[in-house]
Amino acid sequence: MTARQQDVLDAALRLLVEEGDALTMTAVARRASCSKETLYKWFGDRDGLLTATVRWQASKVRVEPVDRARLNLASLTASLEQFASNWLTVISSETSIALNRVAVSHAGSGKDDLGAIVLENGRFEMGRRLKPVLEAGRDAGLLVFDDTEETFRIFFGLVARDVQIRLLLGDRLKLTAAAIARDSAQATQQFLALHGAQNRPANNGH
Amino acid sequence: MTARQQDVLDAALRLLVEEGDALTMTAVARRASCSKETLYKWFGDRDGLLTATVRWQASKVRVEPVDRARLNLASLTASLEQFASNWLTVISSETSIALNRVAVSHAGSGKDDLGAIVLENGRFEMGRRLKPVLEAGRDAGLLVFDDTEETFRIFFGLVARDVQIRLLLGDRLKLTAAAIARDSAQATQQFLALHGAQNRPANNGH
DNA sequence: CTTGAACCGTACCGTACGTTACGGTTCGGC
DNA sequence: GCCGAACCGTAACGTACGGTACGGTTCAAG
Repeated sequence: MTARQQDVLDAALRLLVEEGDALTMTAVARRASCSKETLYKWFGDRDGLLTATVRWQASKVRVEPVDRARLNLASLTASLEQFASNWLTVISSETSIALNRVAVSHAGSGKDDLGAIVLENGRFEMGRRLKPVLEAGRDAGLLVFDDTEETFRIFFGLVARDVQIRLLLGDRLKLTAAAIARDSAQATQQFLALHGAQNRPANNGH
Repeated sequence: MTARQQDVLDAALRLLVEEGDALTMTAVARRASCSKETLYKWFGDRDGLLTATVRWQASKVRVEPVDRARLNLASLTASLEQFASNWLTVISSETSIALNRVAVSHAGSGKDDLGAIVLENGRFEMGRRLKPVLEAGRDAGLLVFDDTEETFRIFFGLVARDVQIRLLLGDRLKLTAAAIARDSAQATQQFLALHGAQNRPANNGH
């Protein structure tokens, strides 16, 4: 993956945000100032280009892991809030919306695995990233739960609620930084109310 | 809307589930045993057909309203669980997945308002349907909350979690009747833990 | 029986776009 | 300076599909 190829994928990405799945190979070539022949040489066909574009965007998203050391209620709360805030910021971005839209479209007629790629780098990656935090919280006696996966899904629901589906369906939902901060804090408090150790040690609704 | 037209839309609906947004007018005409000329006469163009199909499906979904009389904790819990169960059943159906997929696709390039229609008959209709139950619960002293809309969104998040986005992205997620019943009961208990009057009268995370 | 409206089936048209081909240009290696 | 590889720009090809036209059929009204 040369720098030039990355430039081309960046152009494709911008075009994907602007045009959605209606982007044409001609438009990508023009935007990237490259020839269509090169596009086909590098990426095989249109699906290959889209797949490479999605992977390229995924590779750009890098988040620092959360440290497990010196975990107390305050630091756990901060980690959860930060995680929620990051997640809400990502899913409400134009790029994420465009990528999820095209992935959802393609998941219908299974020509490629765009849906699986987005799922793997989105929802599932988030799970892998937060689970250590949850389990560290449990090890520190701050959280009470049995199944890490199920517990993550609860946190996921409290954070995302109806945001993603509404954005994907075109709802004009303005998520300001203040709203994200407030919602993240609220979701974290609700999560702690359900799974925090000090509140209800053995009543999780199971 | 004659019966014949409804038959045509049913054919289009089945084809939409099978083929997704890749369905062609020719395929619809063949499946419905009608001529393309009739399709264009009745529905104007392809977008008109899709819009009519989505509206037709929406018009078929009818749910009995919940009665507000004799509300106690048991009946409120039952109402919430039933609502959650219905909702999960709907969004995990092949029809809903296909319709949401095409609506998400079209929401990208705003040729029509499929996204708005699905949003209006899905997420927003659910809100209008459950809000009376929530407010009746509050009037009966069973629930504690300020903003009905925000409270509905919390319940929505607890119920749906990551289900819809995973299904839309093609994840093979098997929602058995037993799983739906269990998840609905769990979400309801979690919601009551957050907003039930008997548990924590003034700590909703606001 | 006649008539005309509605509709079916199919052939046809125009276009957009994916894909390929090709001549011209740049540029690093020798 | 010469060569070949890589690449640019553009033209061209093939096809799929949205949309239209038209002849044939059904059927109800009178």
